[in-house]
Amino acid sequence: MARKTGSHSEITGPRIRAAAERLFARHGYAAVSMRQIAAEVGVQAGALYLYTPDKQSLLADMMRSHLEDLLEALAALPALPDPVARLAQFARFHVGYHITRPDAVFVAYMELRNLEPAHFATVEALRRRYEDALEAILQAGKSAGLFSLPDPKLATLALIAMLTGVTNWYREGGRLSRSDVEAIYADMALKSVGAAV
Amino acid sequence: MARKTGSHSEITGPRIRAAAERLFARHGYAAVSMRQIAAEVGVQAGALYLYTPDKQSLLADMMRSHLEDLLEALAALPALPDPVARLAQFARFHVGYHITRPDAVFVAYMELRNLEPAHFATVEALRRRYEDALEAILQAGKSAGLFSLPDPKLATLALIAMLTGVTNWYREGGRLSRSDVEAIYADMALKSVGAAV
DNA sequence: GCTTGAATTGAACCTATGTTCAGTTAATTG
DNA sequence: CAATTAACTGAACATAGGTTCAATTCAAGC
Repeated sequence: MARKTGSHSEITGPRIRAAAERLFARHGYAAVSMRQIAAEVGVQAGALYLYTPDKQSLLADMMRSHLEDLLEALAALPALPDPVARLAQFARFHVGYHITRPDAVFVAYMELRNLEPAHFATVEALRRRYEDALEAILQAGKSAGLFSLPDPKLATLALIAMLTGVTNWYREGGRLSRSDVEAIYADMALKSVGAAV
Repeated sequence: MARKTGSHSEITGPRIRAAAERLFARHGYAAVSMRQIAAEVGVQAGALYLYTPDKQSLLADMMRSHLEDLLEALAALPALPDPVARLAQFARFHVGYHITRPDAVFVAYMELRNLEPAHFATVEALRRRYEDALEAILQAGKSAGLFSLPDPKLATLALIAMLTGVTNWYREGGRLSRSDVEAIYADMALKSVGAAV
């Protein structure tokens, strides 16, 4: 056997990325073999190398594109003047987005240590841009006297950790709806920085 | 060469566990080889098997003993009647403890997916007990009308995620002292559940 | 329908892995 | 000091890993 009936790079490529994302999220990058990914797609391991130069790039590209998508989606939100409203918007956005792409988020969060230095720098810079967006909101609210927080940098990290934690337990069709979860997290986020709710 | 001068199981054993903890925390369980651990200790790989039946047990024992220590330390805290004070105490304790043992905490948090089912069940049960302690505080505060939170279970997970996040950035000798950090996190925790501060 | 190029196989290569074990040396005991 | 036990080596085994590549089959365009 060689080329398969119906085979097409526009089909196989995305399927490889999807399989890798799911497997990396479940078992971790280092614990997943190229042969496992290939098997999930229904292909031999060698075929993966038509779509990625190596395993490391598969991970790095996945993380980079996820963060780029995240930043793009964040930038697409309507601009709000009030820091309180902006924080509520950010919290809901963050939780909502993370709920819809749990695997990508999980990988981007857990696999930083498996990136080679060059890839790490790229991904870390994107992550920093995202965190800076939140920090800017907190800083604005603090300057306007709307938030009470001793350290905006620490509060940024604390909030992101809290909001990202949703991926640890949320499952579609559970006790709480997505909208419920977004609202509760946003409420906690606002209160945690002393915003009147 | 065979037995080394000055060799002793009471020395080598702990050194192996410490090296494994550090390496697992840095690179992840699956990415660390027995030979790397052995090299860190200054011993051949085969020697590790005098101290652990296999690699998996090394991980499982490390996680279990860490969680047992954590629960023991939690139980040793002075009992407080007021839910608000208890929450503040819990938050400070959690942050403080996590700061002092970042590697153990990191492994216990990140490597759950690399545990075999039997070990997973044990570790998960311990983790559940810890979470339940926090949930009990939130529930008590809610019942007493001191906290405003729609869902204590969700709030538990959100708070733990927020507080545990400290391990992602805190380094000894940084801009903020350990006590500062504990205070800020405790403050955010209290406010996030609507406790008067 | 034939040719060209795209998609994939399958086997191989080399390295690394977890684990075992007979043999060797240091510490300890009597 | 002899004998025993505890600690460790070094080499080996079997398997699995990432990656490469010649050979093969399918799809597309003329």
